[in-house]
Amino acid sequence: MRVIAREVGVQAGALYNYIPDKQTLLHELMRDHLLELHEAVGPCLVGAAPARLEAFVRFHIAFHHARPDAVFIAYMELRNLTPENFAEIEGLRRRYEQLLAEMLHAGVEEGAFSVPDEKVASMAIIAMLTGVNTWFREDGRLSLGDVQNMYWQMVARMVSVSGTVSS
Amino acid sequence: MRVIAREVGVQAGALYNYIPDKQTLLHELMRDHLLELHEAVGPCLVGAAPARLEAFVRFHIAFHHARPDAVFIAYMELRNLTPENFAEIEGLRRRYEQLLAEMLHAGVEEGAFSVPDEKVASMAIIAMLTGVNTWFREDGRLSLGDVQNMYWQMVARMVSVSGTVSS
DNA sequence: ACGCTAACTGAACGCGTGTTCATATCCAAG
DNA sequence: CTTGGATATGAACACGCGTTCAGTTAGCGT
Repeated sequence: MRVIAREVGVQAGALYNYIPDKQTLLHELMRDHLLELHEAVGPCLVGAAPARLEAFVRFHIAFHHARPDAVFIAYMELRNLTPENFAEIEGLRRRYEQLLAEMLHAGVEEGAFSVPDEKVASMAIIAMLTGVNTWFREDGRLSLGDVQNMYWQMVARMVSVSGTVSS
Repeated sequence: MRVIAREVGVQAGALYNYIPDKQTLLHELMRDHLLELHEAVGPCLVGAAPARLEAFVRFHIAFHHARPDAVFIAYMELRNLTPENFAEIEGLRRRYEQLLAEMLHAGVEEGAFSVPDEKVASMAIIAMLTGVNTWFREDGRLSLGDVQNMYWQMVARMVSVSGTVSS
């Protein structure tokens, strides 16, 4: 709280003219983050399953790379939430995971995808995509575009029907 | 500290007959965890690349599933380490990641694997495997064996030369 | 039985935390 | 010019943390 206050150029007590308490602040930060995520992922949800999946992979990497602080807070402070607040945040995150699971399901029905389990595959993909944030550095060997391409290629192979890799 | 003491059935001060401070305790916990990891992964490093990779996938999932507390601490308390302690832990973790990267490299040279980038692929695979700990529950729909099978299938597809999936 | 050492207690310390509140300051409306 | 409401201050609070230490206890060798 005092760090936030200093960064805003104010004393700690003054923050409480704008937030009831820290719990609410964290909860609203996480909720806003996830609502923005849901809003921004919208355009990725149109078209055939493979195109949707490719858009999703690239989007997820870019979106989370642009918001390292929000991702950090969402990960680190999740356990400090009230049970009710935790439930809401968890629900929003699950809905996001379901978007991917439904995408995989559609791809399987289209005959384009093949996965051992749609839910498990969605968890695996999201974990692997979110993991980019832990190692990718802007000034490294690879550009973000490179990484997006590589991850899309790996995901495509992972879920494609045997032997068909689109690009 | 007081929680640990209570769990051991002792007062907090008594702990300091065994550890100099909390920092050292955390550091030793993490180092022991990673040394055990390196020791246990050994048997996975023999044979042809595909067999090694399969063993590695199954091993990583099982090993981390059996040690949720150690995994949690290694993740959560990493930032509270002294720079020197952090460097040592980070080094051990990087050596583990390199084992996988070298395995992928060998597989590529054998003509069995194809990945966009060995280092990136190793980060992706490890993130996806470690992610199992965040959602898998013993009493859920799937057994750990099921999950191991599914993840091996996904990883195999992800790194296999186009169109060849072993099982 | 005695004494020595190792181990444990219980209280305290300094510090950092989230939060509150009486007081002061500013600025626009009457 | 006065006044009232919004906003900021700075000091204090209660609490939890890691850590220390003088004093107590327990157990073993002689």
